[in-house]
Amino acid sequence: MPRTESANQEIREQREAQIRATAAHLFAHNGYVGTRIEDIAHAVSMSKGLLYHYFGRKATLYTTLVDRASRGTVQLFQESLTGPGTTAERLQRLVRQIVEGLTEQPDMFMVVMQAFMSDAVPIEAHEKATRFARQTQDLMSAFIQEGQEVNEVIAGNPEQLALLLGSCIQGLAVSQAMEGRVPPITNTLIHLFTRRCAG
Amino acid sequence: MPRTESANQEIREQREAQIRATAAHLFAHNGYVGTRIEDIAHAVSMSKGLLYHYFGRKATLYTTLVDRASRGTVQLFQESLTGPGTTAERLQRLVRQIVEGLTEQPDMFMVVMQAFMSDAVPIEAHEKATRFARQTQDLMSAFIQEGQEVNEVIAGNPEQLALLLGSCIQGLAVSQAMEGRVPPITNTLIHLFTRRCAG
Amino acid sequence: MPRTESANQEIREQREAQIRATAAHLFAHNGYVGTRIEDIAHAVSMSKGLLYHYFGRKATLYTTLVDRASRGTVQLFQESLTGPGTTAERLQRLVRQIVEGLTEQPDMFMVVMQAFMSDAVPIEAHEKATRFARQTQDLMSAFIQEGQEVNEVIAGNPEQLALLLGSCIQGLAVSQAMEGRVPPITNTLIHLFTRRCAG
Amino acid sequence: MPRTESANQEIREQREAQIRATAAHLFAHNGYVGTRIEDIAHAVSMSKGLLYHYFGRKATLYTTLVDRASRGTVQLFQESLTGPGTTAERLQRLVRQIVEGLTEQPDMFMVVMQAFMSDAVPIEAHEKATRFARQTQDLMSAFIQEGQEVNEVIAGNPEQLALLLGSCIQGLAVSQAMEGRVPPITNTLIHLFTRRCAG
DNA sequence: TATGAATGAGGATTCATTCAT
DNA sequence: AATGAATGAATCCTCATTCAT
Repeated sequence: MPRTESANQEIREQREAQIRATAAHLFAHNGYVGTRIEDIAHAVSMSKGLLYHYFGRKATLYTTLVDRASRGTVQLFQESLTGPGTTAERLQRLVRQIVEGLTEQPDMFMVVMQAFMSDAVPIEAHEKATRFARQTQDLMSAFIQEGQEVNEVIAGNPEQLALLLGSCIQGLAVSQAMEGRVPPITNTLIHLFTRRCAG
Repeated sequence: MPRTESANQEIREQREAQIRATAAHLFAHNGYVGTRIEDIAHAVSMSKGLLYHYFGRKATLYTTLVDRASRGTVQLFQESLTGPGTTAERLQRLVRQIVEGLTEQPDMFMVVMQAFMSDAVPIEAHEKATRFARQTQDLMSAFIQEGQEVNEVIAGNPEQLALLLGSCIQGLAVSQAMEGRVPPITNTLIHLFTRRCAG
Repeated sequence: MPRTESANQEIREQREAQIRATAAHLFAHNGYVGTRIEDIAHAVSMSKGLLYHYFGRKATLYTTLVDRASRGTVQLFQESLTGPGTTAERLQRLVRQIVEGLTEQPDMFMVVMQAFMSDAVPIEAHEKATRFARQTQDLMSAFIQEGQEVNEVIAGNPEQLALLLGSCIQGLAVSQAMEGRVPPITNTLIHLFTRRCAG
Repeated sequence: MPRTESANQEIREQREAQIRATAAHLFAHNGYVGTRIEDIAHAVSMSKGLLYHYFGRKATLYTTLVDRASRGTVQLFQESLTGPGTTAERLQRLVRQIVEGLTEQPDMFMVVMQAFMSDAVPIEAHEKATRFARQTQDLMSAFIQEGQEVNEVIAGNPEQLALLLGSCIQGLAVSQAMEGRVPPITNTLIHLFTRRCAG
């Protein structure tokens, strides 16, 4: 008796998820060009042929990762923007959620960063990452401005502050990915951008 | 009649400098594996063969860049630590110098970052970059602690603050390298880590 | 559906044998450095890539050949030493077997000789060949001494006689490999080292 | 005051001799393809450019060596053939002279051997070596036959005996070149081919 | 769905040879 | 005569991708 349609579907999804996770890890550590299809196949205990069955090409696999990571983070932003609470509360929640996500899946962050920073990746991935960077930078900037208006965020050019905050987050992702741990730094990070003196 | 010793010496030095600058740029944008020797040779308008005449192998060229950039930055740290002025003044000066350097040579920064973050680089380069990261992190941490003791730097775990400050600097390097410009952000950056309220 | 395990195994073994034979021939005639992987690939009608699939590197392929040839000949020696018959009979049998083998596979002999004589071969191959040369020289020497003790072999320093006998054999291998034929010389050769006068 | 014409000439000849000796050594040990012009230049403490001044191309240098070595040996043969003494005496003298030469300049012998055995050498060198091999084989063969006629040389097919004797000589050259020494084997060697029993 | 044999274009490296000085 | 900078063709080796089974 053949497996049911849905059982097959489920297996397939599990496999894909496994491939994505493994590929993200390898890409994160070795870069796009430095990661071989064979490495990925070996890491998921599967033949090259089968891997190709799931992801037609290396570029597709990579771009998919960038896409998913980007979407996930952007969604966090959007939820924070429209969610409940004061501006400061929502900004804090956002930062917390990002740091949390980054702690659990640093590889995905690394891949996006890398796709942004490198020209030696599939062009589509690079463009996606660039759009993502701009988008989050803008959203963060708006967020900060809003926070400044209610006196909850430190003074300064919002775009510049957003750049710095974004840099801090990326730095944490690198720490997590490279050294396997990030200190429980979120409070310090938030504190850094929070208005501390009565004004 | 052969060229004089010094004439050859001069040719060598010019060529090497030219190669280093160009290679740094390409490595910064395409990564170690993604940069082809042929690209570098073409960019400096010389044959592959000649490039190999100067740097026996791709790995050597790359590692040399990491080494030079690391040394340069470490030296800035050391000068700042032992230089004149209050802690805050010296820390500020350090940050300014780094940002200045990074504005002028973002590629070198990128290469070190990349060598730190990637496993797909010559192992020697990776190790150098890792040592560099630890070293600057420690120096910065000590610096911050010193600043805190004289109430000139924001409160918080010095190591964590150093990590964040370092991340900000890296973020600026990325901005400069990728978008070709960094906003005049140094003051904001310094402000972020400076104690702002009487207390 | 993938090929069965054994089908793959069979393909592998056939291919490997095919590669070894062809490679031996080319190496024998052009030397290690003078033989291009592409030549071998072309001669066995397969792509370079596939050749590398089977033998990771040129050096491995070469060293494998040296190893096999050495082992084969050493085994002949050992069988002769422990086999039945008088000393003279066994020595004669050994020489006959070697010459026979050399007539059928002169290339293998040439490769070992070459690996012994040249420094421009993989070091492992050179060392194997050197060990082989010493080993067979010693075995032959002992054999000759034994033959002298029962008055069946010509008088003289056994080591020197072994060297000369070995040289003759090598000379035959060269003849066979270069000119494609060796005269039916075995009897003459044996006669040369056999005691001919009543003593 | 410029050097005199003849002084220049002398320097030139010395240099050339030095180059030949060094090149012979390197070619003998590393083969034609495995020896780099730069290696030779370095070994004679001279720039590549200057080396090219003396020998226009690698092939020329190599072929010159083969040529000189061949001629030298052929000359020995001819002198022996026409010299004084009985056949046995002249044959012995020839063998002694060859072994003597081979002891002093094993590299030259190796180069000729190699040029004969390998197809990966300049075609001219290969052809010269092949002609040389044939020529000496024939001369030796005739010599042996002559010796047999006066009952001074062992019985057997002269060509085959010549092949064996030649092989022995080559084997000695290899010993000398590879291990730096040949045992004082000449008597044994001569004894091998000499008629020993009254009859 | 699953495997790994097979291909070939691409990239690192070497080296004979030339040439300006 | 002397040097070593400069070139580029040749060669090793890798790896994404395809395909027969």
